[in-house]
Amino acid sequence: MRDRNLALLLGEIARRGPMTRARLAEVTGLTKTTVSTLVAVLADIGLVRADGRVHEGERGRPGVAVAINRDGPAGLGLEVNVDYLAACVLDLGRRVRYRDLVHADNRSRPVEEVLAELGAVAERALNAARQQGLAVKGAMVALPGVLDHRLLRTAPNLGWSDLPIADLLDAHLPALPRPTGLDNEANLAALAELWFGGGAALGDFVYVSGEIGIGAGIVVSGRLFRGAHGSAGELGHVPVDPAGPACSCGGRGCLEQVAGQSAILRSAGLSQDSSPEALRLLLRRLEERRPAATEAVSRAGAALGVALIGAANLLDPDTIVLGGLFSTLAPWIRRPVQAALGTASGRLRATAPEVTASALGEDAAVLGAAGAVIERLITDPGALLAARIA
Amino acid sequence: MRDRNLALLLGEIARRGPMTRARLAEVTGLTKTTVSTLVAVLADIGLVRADGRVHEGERGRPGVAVAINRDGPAGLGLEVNVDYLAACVLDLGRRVRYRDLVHADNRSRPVEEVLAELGAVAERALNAARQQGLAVKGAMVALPGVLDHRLLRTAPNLGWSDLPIADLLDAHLPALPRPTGLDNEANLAALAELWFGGGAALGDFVYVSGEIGIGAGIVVSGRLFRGAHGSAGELGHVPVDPAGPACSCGGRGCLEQVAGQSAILRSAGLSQDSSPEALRLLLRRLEERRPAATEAVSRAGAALGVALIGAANLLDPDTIVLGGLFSTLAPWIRRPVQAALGTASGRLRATAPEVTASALGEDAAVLGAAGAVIERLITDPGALLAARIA
DNA sequence: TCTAATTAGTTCATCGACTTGACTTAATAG
DNA sequence: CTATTAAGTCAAGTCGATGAACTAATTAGA
Repeated sequence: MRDRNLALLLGEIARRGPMTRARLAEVTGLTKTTVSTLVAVLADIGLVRADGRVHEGERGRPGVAVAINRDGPAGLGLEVNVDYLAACVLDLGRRVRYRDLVHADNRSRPVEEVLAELGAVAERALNAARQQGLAVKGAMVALPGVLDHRLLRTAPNLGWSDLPIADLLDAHLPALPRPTGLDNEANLAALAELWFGGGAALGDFVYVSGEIGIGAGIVVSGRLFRGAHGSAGELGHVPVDPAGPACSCGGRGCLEQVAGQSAILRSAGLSQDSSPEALRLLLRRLEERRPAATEAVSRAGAALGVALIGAANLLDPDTIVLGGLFSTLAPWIRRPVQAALGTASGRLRATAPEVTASALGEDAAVLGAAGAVIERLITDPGALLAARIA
Repeated sequence: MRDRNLALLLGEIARRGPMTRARLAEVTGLTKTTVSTLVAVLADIGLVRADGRVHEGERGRPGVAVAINRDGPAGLGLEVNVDYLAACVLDLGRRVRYRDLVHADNRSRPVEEVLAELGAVAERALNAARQQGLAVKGAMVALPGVLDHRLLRTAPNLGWSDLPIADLLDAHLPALPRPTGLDNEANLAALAELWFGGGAALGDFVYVSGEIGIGAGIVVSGRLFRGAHGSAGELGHVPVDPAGPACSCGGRGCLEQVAGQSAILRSAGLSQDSSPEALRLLLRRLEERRPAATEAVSRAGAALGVALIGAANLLDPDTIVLGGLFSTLAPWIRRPVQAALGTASGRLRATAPEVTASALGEDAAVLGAAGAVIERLITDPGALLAARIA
């Protein structure tokens, strides 16, 4: 009961910004008395600060604004990706307080080495947080692969598979603040979109993560849809052409084979491997309006559209957010995707889902990871309270 | 608080069957005292009965079993489908206490006439319930179409579209017990599968409803996944062949065009329209192992498999349940579906989702509808309590 | 400048709901 | 017939939210 009301209050403060106790009481339906005592508790744990006179020009006694404490608990996000490692520290107000991105070709390195370097990255982030007076209360690691609880089923683009990744993290990064979590890169990028991108205006949405593979994060009522084993959103292996070539997943004509980064490059007559240089070349050609390039991207967009028609019919989202590579390609790929979606949902629903491009950069996932830690703190302040007492 | 504990207790009793108060206390973590008082409340509303001595052969004072009251509150389910109307009354123990199915070709009739007849069907069901001493505490109507809140967006196989269906129901069936709900036939059939079919062993599952159209109900942690506008699970319009013919939905190569009832009949060289006779003929031919028939069904199964690979990748369910027409065709269609799913998810997850056939009959949806009313009573006994006081 | 009005926040008695621990009840074992 | 065991109730206590009255700080207006 107390925990629920603490979460309720903190949620409102986080969502609507600083507020007086009186307004909080109005908004939450609790009495002024209850709000006062609970705010005292939240302030005691360090989650909120009740200072800063605020008087909105009205008459009557001025209220004291209760605001999220930006100098207390914080969250650490980490990301292992194909060609970089990243870290990020967010304060409770979801402001970026530290950010780091280290380029590294992780495809060619053994897991232990990558995790050792991740440990160094994390160490630096934690030091930076400490110097700013932040108390990191949890960590979340983003990985470009399919996770099943504490197991990394497969991360094709890293060449990793069937690793007890949670245990490996515990072993190589013992200093990580608890609780420590793990999630798919697309899932966390989707959450980043919710908190740092389009926000609540997106409604329920599917975030399409076009990195070297293609994944998706599905957000329903502000929370991730993970599926029974945590591997929902594998958009890259939705079949878009049953007559297509066999895929390494065992299927045939998977989206990834037609609209994945290397497929686009190949189809545009560029390099086979998906190096950053080849990508830059593709973008140059697109800007020069070279037909081979634009047509390759259109074809990919059409295929992505087909997969998304399936997703839209199954999931009925409000919005589709193009992320990663696809957000870079948005000027050329958005139209074919939207066209495919638009025609295909005429009779079924009032309007086709809107297609937008993410404005977040390549390391969206690491933002989402840190954001997820913050989200947990905000939705479950009781945990922090219990930890403090124990 | 009280409401939550009432729901907790009732849920345990419903799930595990009759129990003594002492065992309930153990199971829920509440104290014996609390359990006693709450059970008294539940008994007072008529949700449970505390009689029936039960002594499990142990020594000590024998306990009194607290059981769901099968002669109190009940739920009414109604269904409008293409060629029948159905009603069903369930008691709190989810036993069928009344069941009715009236054949009627609703395609050829105006909405008002259909609803008038549904009213008569409902009237009979309510009378039957009253005679058995049941108090019907709510109703749910299953419809073969896409619903958006109180609106029927489209029911292609009835030829209905854009109807304010909730208001029409209120107008034509004013005597329906409140609260009254509406849902898609596939969604409710999926719930029926959860409560009367495979049950909790299915885990998260996708129920494929093969009627004249193809729909799906998605069940996640025991609850329906409805999407942002209530039209999730439109499996029939997932594209399975981008090169295929245009569909009335505006898309191309939708599953329904390849694996819908009339598509199968056509592909088997049988009648164009999907009459029950044509269907019987198909079944005969299948039993006779006629290649035209078995191949037609195999093709449909392969297409269904493709759509389900997409669904499995996006939703990550434990199980796929073939329902409606597909459960009838299960002996011939299950293998191709499973084959498609099996090969396509090799690297992505530990195991492909299991494919089972529903054992429920054609009117699964009406069971699910009545079951949904019961579910609401069990998960929210507080509402009943509040109603009784008011 | 002073008072009334207005709004913010606190104090305190109370109430509702669960818990604790002792007690009663009803069975079996020996 | 008594000891033991388990089910269930009772009375007192605790925790957390509530409501009414009160104090505090400001503006509007006389």
